[in-house]
Amino acid sequence: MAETPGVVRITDVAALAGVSPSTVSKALNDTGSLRPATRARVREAAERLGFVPDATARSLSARRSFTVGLLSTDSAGRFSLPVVLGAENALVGGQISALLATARHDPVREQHHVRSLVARRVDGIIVTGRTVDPRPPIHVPMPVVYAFAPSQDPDDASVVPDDAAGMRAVVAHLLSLGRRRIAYVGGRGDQLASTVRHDALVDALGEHGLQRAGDPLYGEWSERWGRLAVDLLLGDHRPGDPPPFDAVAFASDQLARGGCDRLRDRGIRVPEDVAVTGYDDWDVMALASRPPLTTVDPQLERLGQRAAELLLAAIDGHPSHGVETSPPRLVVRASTMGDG
Amino acid sequence: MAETPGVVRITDVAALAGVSPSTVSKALNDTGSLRPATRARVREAAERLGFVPDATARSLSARRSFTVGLLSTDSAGRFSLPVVLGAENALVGGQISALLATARHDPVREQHHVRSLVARRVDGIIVTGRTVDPRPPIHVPMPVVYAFAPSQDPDDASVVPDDAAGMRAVVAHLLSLGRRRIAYVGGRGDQLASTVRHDALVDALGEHGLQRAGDPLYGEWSERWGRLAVDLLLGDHRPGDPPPFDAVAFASDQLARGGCDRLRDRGIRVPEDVAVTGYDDWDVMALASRPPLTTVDPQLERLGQRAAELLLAAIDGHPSHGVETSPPRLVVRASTMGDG
DNA sequence: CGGTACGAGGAAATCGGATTCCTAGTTTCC
DNA sequence: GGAAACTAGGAATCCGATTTCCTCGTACCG
Repeated sequence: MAETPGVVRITDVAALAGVSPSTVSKALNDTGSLRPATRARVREAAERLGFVPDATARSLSARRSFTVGLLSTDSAGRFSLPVVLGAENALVGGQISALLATARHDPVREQHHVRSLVARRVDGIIVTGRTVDPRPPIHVPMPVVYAFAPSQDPDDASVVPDDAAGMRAVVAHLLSLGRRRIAYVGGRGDQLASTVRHDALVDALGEHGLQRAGDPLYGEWSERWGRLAVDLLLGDHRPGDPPPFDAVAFASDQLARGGCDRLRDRGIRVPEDVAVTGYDDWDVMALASRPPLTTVDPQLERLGQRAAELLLAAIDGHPSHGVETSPPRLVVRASTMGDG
Repeated sequence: MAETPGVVRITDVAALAGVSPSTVSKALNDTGSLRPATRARVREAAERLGFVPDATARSLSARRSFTVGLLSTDSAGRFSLPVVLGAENALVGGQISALLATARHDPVREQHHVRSLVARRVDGIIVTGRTVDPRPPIHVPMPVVYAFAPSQDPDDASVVPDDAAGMRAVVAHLLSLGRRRIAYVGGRGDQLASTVRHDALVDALGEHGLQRAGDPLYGEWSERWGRLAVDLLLGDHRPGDPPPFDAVAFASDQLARGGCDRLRDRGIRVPEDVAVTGYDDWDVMALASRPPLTTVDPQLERLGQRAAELLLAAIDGHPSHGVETSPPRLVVRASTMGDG
């Protein structure tokens, strides 16, 4: 089909099949009442000409575009990317295309994108962000689902990772290994990703009559801070002495990787002396760490898929409201289980 | 504007302004001949009603959708993602939206997406891939630009990173530091990213009458292989002895980071004894490495932008052909320059 | 055998703007 | 003062597919 003189229209198919355009439409969409022979003839003609119905025309008369917007606050980074991919994946199944719109933290850009999506009459919008901290809602005349970063309006539909469950799983795992003195190292203290995980850890320990070892530490989300935090936790610990904790739960794989490195530097064995856990299951960190990290996979693609499902349901007239959590998955590796 | 009873149409604006729909169209698009007062009245009416012209209707009559497809062979991973973002960014300037389509290495999915994009009458398509290895072209009745992964058809328009230039810059930098015995560690030997960089290194050395130190090594794109490769390069080197090379050019930041770690393990100082360079400028690797890596930033966002520019030109009737290279940028850090 | 019912397929309206064409004023100029 | 020129704005057409409404023809039934 190298020679495409112009694009094939329904009238071309109609002419070739010797029927009217309306008959072609009915034949290809399995509507109306037509003789099987006619349907077949039209189908063959469409096939021969490589007819692909014009979606813009279809959208116009259907009053919907079979398109949804994926509005990402940031530049589709490490967290929103999997969410976007999961969503896109789920949408394809529903014969729906995804319009990508990245705001790059610029409210003006975001507003511009929102207007553009509205103008394109998208059937719905999925909004994602860089953090799990609630964000201002957008106001548009179509369904919206917030993924990862929930809406500040509790009546909006949001899907967020269940960080509390993830950290509880970590604690349960560590306790099952006999660890009792568990320390915590977070990232930025002003972000829920740090505080929610901390609070869940404290709660889970409390249920077993235990307390967190040492003070919670907050810093930046970097390996450097992970190393530094280990120094702070160890204080004036000397090689050979038993450390004042037998496990450290880090709030990210980056922190945990840095932490592992520093523990090793200080002559402390992981996991024999101290078990280490990360969070995010970011392969380049969790697998490259020495030892590889036991961590929590937030299953963000699945979260994105779920958001898409909720959106499709809303488009279909079944809107949901409130915040739904998406379950994480504990991934056990050598940093807690010897050479497991 | 909480109450949006239905969407506002051009006739609603016309009614409010007391004019005909065609006049509204002319007023808002600055066409036709209207009195300034009329234009203003229409504008105000449109503003008041929050009128946003239906892009699907506009597309239908304009015979173009003001939309381009971003077709990604893989799941928009580490390499295609920046390309996609750069492209999306450049498109926004042209009032064009981006339809995201990820094929996930599945030819069936890819075909499905291509059909969908054609049906939606996208004005053009940008195709990206996971590697710089040439890929089969797609056949569609609209302009296509291949970004990162070029088309196998040399007549198609492609934009690829100039890896040879990147590696030449690395060599020039190392030579300027007085290094003369430069070794090379690649990733997978069956990928151009490994071989092109190697050949460029050998050529650049040759221009100065130098040869590569040791044999080129190929393996997987991992930190582990970076460490292993260093062991292979060192052979039976003993601590204290001068190593058989004074610099190692790695084909990726991951390899380089692993290499740095192993060099340090073996008691070799970076950069004093051996200078190390990476490739990609992947922040979580290049900055977290000890020491931080001198590396090459392929400027993939810029590459994506360039691809978008070429596509917009092609849509505008000025198609380009052949492979265009996008320049990289050398980023100097401590792994070659002391504590610079 | 005539009338009703149903099946097949075509004609026409519709979706919402853009654009072309046309008409009614107004102005200009002879 | 009347014709030509121009202007502002409205009416009609178009984009391409869907869908509703009709019509025509055949089969069935009393």
